[in-house]
Amino acid sequence: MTPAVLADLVRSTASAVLTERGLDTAVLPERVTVERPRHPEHGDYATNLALQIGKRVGMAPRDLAKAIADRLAEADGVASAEVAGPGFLNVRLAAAAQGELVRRVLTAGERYGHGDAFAGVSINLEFVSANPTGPLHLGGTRWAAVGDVLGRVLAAQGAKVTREYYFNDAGAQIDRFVASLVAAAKGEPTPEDGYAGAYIAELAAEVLRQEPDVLSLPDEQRDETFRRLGVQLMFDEIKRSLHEFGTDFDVFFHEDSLHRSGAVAAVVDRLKSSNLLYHADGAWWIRSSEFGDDKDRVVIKSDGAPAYIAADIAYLENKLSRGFDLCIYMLGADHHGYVGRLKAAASALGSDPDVVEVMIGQMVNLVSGGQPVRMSKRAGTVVTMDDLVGAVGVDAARYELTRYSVDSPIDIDLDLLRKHSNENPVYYVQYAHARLASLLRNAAELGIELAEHAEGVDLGLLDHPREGDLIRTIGEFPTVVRRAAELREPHRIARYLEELASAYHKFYDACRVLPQGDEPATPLTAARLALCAAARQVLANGLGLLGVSAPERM
RNA sequence: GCCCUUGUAGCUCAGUGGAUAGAGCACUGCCCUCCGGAGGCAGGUGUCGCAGGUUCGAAUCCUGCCAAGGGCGCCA
Repeated sequence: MTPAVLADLVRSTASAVLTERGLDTAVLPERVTVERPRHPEHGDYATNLALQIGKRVGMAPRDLAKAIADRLAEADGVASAEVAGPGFLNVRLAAAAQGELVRRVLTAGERYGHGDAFAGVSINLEFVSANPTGPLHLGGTRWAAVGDVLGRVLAAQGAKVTREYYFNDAGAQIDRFVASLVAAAKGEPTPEDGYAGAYIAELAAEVLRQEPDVLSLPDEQRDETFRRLGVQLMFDEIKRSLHEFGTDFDVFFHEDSLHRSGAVAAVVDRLKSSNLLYHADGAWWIRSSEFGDDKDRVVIKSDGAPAYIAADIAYLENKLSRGFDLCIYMLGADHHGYVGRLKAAASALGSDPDVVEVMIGQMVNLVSGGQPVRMSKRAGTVVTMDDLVGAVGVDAARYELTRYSVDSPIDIDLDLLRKHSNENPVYYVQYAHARLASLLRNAAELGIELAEHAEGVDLGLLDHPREGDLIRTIGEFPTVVRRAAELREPHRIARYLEELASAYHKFYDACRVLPQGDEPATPLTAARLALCAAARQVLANGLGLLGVSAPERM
């Protein structure tokens, strides 16, 4: 029996009790919450339903709980149901009913944990979107990991997810990038406000290699060549890093294309007649202050040039025209001021501001010896995605960056990570998987075959407390995935996997699976082997959602 | 000044109305002649930043205060 099935059973039982007494069943929540109590004495599962609705139907919570418990205890698969404390209802499942979950996992396979909470919902998920003026640094790396996992989680819940990266390849920062390349190619010092990393010199050299005569071109053509090739090379570099990091996008959208196509000018012209844009001081403003922004923002500057936000509006219009139900933006905390602007843009475009959802994540800081180190391109203290991956590998990097809430700032000490990379909890989880894989290999060598979907296996034999804990932990996975999607909190996956790995290690320590010496395989062997196969499947599914490998050996 | 986020064990962090607040790291001591010891067991650490409020019940919700980080450009 799954927690969801039990929840439905509790609900229908409560409904029958209320009806019997002529009480209103409308007070029942749509989804009854059934949770795993902290203490084993409180049963396998507990619900506070009677506490929630007792007063509203005029019954003492304990009396109501008692009435539900008495009836629930008679139900198939329920071993006992009792009232505790102020009105909690503690339930124990029959081992056979609980063990069925193992079969369910084995039958569902890779799809165990998938759900339909977002079935039919089309979501645009924009993340990273770092300027193409340099390699991805640690901040962008965090969003690459978190965004990718969120995308996988939403997709697992049935959403149609389009992962998108917005290249800001227009505007002043690109001009500075180009000027920096030109200076480097000419062997001149980096201009004021330019970019100074070693990668600039390398890019400049590559441009010179491809276009040896570029420096003798007229300035405008020369700059255009550096712009075209330099930006392209940087794009390729960023895409390569992301791909090696296990993060791929469906769409790389170029800001430049919005200007070239006239989309920016067109949408601004159209909006000038709406009441969300107004003319003042020679410029056009958007009333973003009505959507939580500090003040209104300039869309068209008094010199007639579009401000940055103008392209944002055109970009959102483009997204909306592609029919997304929801547009999620993942931004760093230093961009939280965007929230109001983007919502204002959605409203100006005639959409519900709620189609725009902005996730704000805290920063990634570099520390060394406990002291914060400011990343500076000029000082050469920028740590890139490639640096991090080079130090600890993709699995550890992704895991480290996704096991924390995005609301929590992350401090990264590269030296410490290198030195203590084995302390990363990812190894704890991966080890559990490798250990299971090894066990299943050993079983096969002993000639013990697990029947497909554990057919004919008596799963009711799994009545050891550690077995029960492991089964119930496995049973939580679908809820965890759903919650991670609904709350946009991918870190729940990693935290859950640590719990699952722990439950497995504890089970392994207490319960011998394979026969020893010349002992024959027993029905219990088969049942435990099935449980192991299910645990391995869930670990693999969870690691898959994180984009982290599930090793057979390590 | 205004806005956003955060404040939980020595450290890093989980825990968005439930029962005695958890995990990893760090410290101490145990546990395999046989399934992977990258594991398990045991030991103790808390004014959940502070003060009020809401209710059967608050780390969780509301208000105020304190502290930290970030943001408040006709830059992008």
